Formats: sequence, structure tokens, C-alpha cells
Amino acid sequence: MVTLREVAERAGVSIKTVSRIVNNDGAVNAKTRADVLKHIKTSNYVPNQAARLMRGVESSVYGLLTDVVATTPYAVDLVRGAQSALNEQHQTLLIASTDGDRTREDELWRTFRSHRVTGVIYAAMFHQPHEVGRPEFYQSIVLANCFAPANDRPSIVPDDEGGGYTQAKYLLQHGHRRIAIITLIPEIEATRLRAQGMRRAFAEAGVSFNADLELRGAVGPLGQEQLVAYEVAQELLRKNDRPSAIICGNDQTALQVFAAASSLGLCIPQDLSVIGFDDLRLISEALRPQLTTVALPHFEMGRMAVELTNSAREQEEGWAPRILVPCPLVERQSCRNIA
Amino acid sequence: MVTLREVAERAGVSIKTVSRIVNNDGAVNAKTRADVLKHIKTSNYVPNQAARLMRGVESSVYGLLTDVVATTPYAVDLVRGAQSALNEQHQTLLIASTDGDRTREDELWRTFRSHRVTGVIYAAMFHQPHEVGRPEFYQSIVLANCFAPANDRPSIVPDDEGGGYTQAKYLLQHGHRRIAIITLIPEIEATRLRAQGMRRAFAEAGVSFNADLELRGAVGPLGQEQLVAYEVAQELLRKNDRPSAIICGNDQTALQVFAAASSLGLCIPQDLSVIGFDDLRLISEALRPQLTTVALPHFEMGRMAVELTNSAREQEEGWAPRILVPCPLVERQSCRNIA
DNA sequence: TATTGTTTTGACAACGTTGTCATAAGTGCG
DNA sequence: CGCACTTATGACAACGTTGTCAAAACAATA
Repeated sequence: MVTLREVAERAGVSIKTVSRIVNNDGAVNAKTRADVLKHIKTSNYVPNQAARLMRGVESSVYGLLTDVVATTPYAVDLVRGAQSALNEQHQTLLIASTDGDRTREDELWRTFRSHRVTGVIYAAMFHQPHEVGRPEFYQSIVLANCFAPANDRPSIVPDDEGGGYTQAKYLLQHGHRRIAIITLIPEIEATRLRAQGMRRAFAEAGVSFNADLELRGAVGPLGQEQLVAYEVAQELLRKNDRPSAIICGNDQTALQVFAAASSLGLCIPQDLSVIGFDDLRLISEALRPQLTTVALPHFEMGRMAVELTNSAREQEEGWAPRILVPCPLVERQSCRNIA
Repeated sequence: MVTLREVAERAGVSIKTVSRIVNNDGAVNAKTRADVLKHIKTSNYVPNQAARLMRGVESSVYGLLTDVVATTPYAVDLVRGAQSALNEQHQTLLIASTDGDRTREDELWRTFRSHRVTGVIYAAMFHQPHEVGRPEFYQSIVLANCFAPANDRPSIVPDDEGGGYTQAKYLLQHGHRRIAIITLIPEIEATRLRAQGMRRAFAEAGVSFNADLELRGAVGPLGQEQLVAYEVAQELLRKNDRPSAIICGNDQTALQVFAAASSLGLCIPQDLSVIGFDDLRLISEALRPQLTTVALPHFEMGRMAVELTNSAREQEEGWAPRILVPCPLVERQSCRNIA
């Protein structure tokens, strides 16, 4: 691998001069610069980051630590968002996954530290509390899609309460009164928050909330849950007083509701309105009719996490903002007005 | 950040002794080791990878360079597969995405080089040829889901021909004769290869292949194509001599075929058999009936890419294997026997 | 005890870069 | 020409680690 020294020898100048040119730093004679640049090109010189790091220059690498998030398609947008923000700073991303294993998590914190990464984003699959392994290691840790129980780490989470509110309000505004809800598993924070938001919307609209119509669309332990939305929806829709609309915990659930409806000869949105959550375009845009849903802004969360990492570094001990990212409505064709 | 020197001072030994203990290298007195280990623990010492790298130790980082693959849910499994293989070697993964921009790609090759990554996996979104930017830089580049036009780089690609064969053969074996095909866009290698495989299956079964039933399910430029499978399927299924089965280019297409069928009151699999491609479980397992499909083994490809990277390093110039990963059938409930 | 062999330890250089400081070369002015 | 000042360049140390080699400590043997 070509080094500064070699380039310097070939160009007949000192190492330092080449260094200056590579880093655009300090005054260099235009003629010298042009000449050295030529040699840099032809010799394919690339600076050695390790050597720079040793001199105390800040590493140009960020770490992304995930639990099982990398297993899910949701992750993609978060990573993409982070990358997009990092590109602008000419930084790259070191990624690793704990697979939910605490020992492995500790190990990975050490690995990141040994690489002297500039900052770390810890992203969780589910919006839930998470205690960071060794908080003393870093200034710049940001939690994404989860938060520190003691609120001593900056975090960035979706506004699930607002998302639930948006779902319910949208249907209420369209004249629906008999609205069923098919939820995610109750263990996760999102489920509780969204239910809260929905209740707020119902209350605002002066519509009484019918708890009988709130059903679980997934069962089983967190991370290995099974979708039962199809069966749940079928049961709901077979009733005489079937709901005119269904709020889904995610777009996959909505997909199953679509299937259940068509199995009973019901048309969407004529006979039933359906609203999803996540905006997994793979599903929401492929469905016919296309799915009206509330977007979980993973891309934005990834971007913001990086930005927050930068400011986290300068922040005072103990002060830890929790940023709520709004979940916007994405209106398509799966809901109708029944006013 | 604590250094070897500091630990050595506290423990009252030389730097080298601590180094030996950290690396489990060379003979150290048991008593000394125990004592030093204690100091390593309490001082939270973590070795500085940059300094190691400078001494010529091989970097413990691999690079994953993608075109737009990180944008797609398919990517997730590839990354996961790569990570799974790397975990076993205590290596981590540096990732970056070119977004299809050639200049950026060159830049990223340089970035990876400056980090002295051990090997690089270049993963493409579509199975297609790709000329690696600066082949002279690395020994250990492996292409995943794409291949070098000159065949001078090892690559690892799905066996699309076999996948197409599997799809067609499965339906033929189940007694179907009138089989429609809804393809991906023709620009990608996969489309051509799968068609080839299907023809082989038809020929083997002695069934004549009806080109009229082969239709495009997506239109538009590569990377921004639009799904029109719903409309295409509706048209197909309205005909008097409608097919008894449809082969889909991916699971999203199958999703649209499901929707088209139910819009016409047709039941799957009673009235129509559907087989997908990819096995995006998000879709294939959520659909009702669950989707019979052919899996695109991204996880395996990621794993194998890493392994191939290791052997690529020792390989001779010019010799470049192209490894085909089989695409296995995943049998679920969307096809029926009409024998 | 002297000798040999083995185990354990440490001094020192080197990796490639950048910051500090000094020197050399060039420029303008009285 | 001498002086101050600016611009351009280089010598050298330092970052934290590991490989090389030598020395020290200890054990075993004659």
C-alpha cells in the first residue's frame, strides 16, 4: 500500500508537504501542488485512516448497533436514513447486531470503542425502553426507536400516541362510528401509546369507545409473534353488527384484513374501510385498493439520530431530550366516507 | 482513553507484558496475568484497533458496498447473512451505498481502502452484470447478486434458471397446463434466466409453451418500476379460457394477483393456483392462503459471500468462480392439484 | 557451585500520519 | 543593501500497538 513517504520521494518533496496537499491544509506553492497531485494520482495513494486516528484525528466512522432490528424490513429505512445523513459528512457506518443477547451487546460496545467510532446509534426493533450496556463509555450514544428508562440518554422515537390518534381521527372524520381495532402484541410501548391516542380521538369526537372491538392481531412472545389478524377479522366481519372500519396495528395486519374481507365477499372500501400503520410500501402500494396508512418514519429517524449524535457530544451530563417524530397520514384508497 | 502504557504503569509491569496478556500471546506468569487482568478490567482498557492496524495486523472489518440494495427489504437478509458469518470471525461490517452513482462508487472504494478493510462484498439489487470500479485495489472482492462481465471476480448469484424451472415444474406436476406468467422487467438477468428455466420445464413435461400467456407485471425504468400485475391479472382472468395457474416474478406480484382474483370472485387455490418468487415472508406468510413460492436465498448469499471473500484472497489471478445458490421451493397453500 | 536450559520480562524500533516548530525562500520598503 | 514580513517547506516527535531481540529470573542438572 502506497504511503505518504513514497509519494514524497517520487515527487521529491517532504512528507509533510504531501500531507498538506492531501488535507488541503496550509500554504503550498501552486506548482508544487499540481506536481504532487499528479504523483498522488498515478501512485493510487489513499491515506491510511488508522494512522490518522492514532494522531488523535477523529474517526470518520459511526456505529449502528441493533437488537434484532436488522432482521426486519423496517430496519432498511432506518439504516438508509442514517447513511444519508452520514454521507453528507463523509462518514461511514459500522454495523453490528446483538440479536438480543446481552453478553454480545457488551462485546459489541467494546468493539465499537476499540474502533474509536465517533458516535453510536442504538436502534431497537420495537419502541420500548432499553438500558444501554455501558453508558460510561461514550458521550455520543443516541437511542432510536427506544429510550433509556432513566431518560439519561437522548433518544428518538416515533410519536405512536399521535399515530393512533391520526388513525382514529381519520376514520371518525369520515363518518365511521363502529370502528374495530386489531392491535400488535401488548408488550410493546407502541401498542399502549397508540391505544391512548385513539381514545383521545374518540373522546374529542364525542364518540364512546367500545372496548369489545379492540382485539389482538398477534400472539406469542415478542420477536416471534404470530399473526392471527385474518381469523380475528373474519370473526369480526361475520357478525351482524360488523364494524364499518378497522384500524390495524401494521400493514401486514391490514393485508390479512383484506384477505379476510374478500373471503367473505366484502369489498374494500365499499363495505369496509381499513387503515394500516407503518407504510411498508412493499405492501401498502401493492395492495388493491392501495392502503391508506400512517407512516412510521424510519428514514427520518435514522437521519435525526445521526444529527442528534453530533449534538449529544456537547451536551451536559444528565440532560437527555426524547424526540418524538411525527407519524404522518398517507392517504390512499382503502377508506371511504360514510357520512 | 486508557492505553497499554497506563495499564502497565498501574500494574507495575512493562507495556509488552500487558500486550501479551491482552493478546494471549507468549508465556506470562500466572500470577502476573491475574494481577494485570484485574487492572485491565478496572481501568476499562480496550485495545486501539487503529494502532494495531498500523503495525500491520489485519483489519477486523469487512466492507459491504451496495448499489441501491439497501433500499429494498431484500437487502436485510443479505446483510444479516454476512453479519452472521462475520460474527464467527469476530469481524464487523462497514457499509455504504452508492445509490447507483459511479463517482460515488469510486469514492467509496477509496474510503474502504483507506480503512484497510479485509475484504469487500459488492451487492447489487438486481441479478445483473456489474463492472467493479477499480479492480486493481483489492484481492478480496466478491460480487453478490451480480457478476463481473469478464468473469474475473468471484461472484455469487441465485440460480434463477433453476428457480424458474422449479416454479413451472411444480405447477406442471400438479396437472396445470394452461399456465400464465407475469414477469419482472425484462432488463434484468433474472427475467431471462427464469424464462429459460420455465421453458426447460415445459419441454421436459412435453407441454407446449404458450408465449401469449407471458406478460410483464412491471413497467418503467429499472429501479423505479411500477407494478401493473393487478391490471394484467384481471385481464387474464376475465378471459373465457383463463389460465388455471399463474407464475409470478415476485411475491409482490403474487399479492396483486390475489387481489385481482378476489376482485373477480375467484378463490385461491380452488379457482386459481398462484406461485411466487422471493419468499418475502412479510408477504408470503401473511397472505391467506399462504403463498407457495420459490425462495431467493439472500441470507445464504450473504454468508457465502463472506466465506468466498476469504478464499478469494488466496486465489490466483484470473480464476473466478461464479457460484449458483439454489432457490428452493417453499410449499404453502396457494396451489392445488387439478390432475 | 557452575552450567545449561527454560520461562518470564522488558527495551526499543517501527507502522503512517499530523502538529509543532524551525528554517529557507521570496517580497516589499526605507 | 538591510530589515521586517510573508510564504513555502522540512525535520522531528508523538500517537498506541506489536515484533524482535536481549536480558533477567528461575529451575534442573552435573
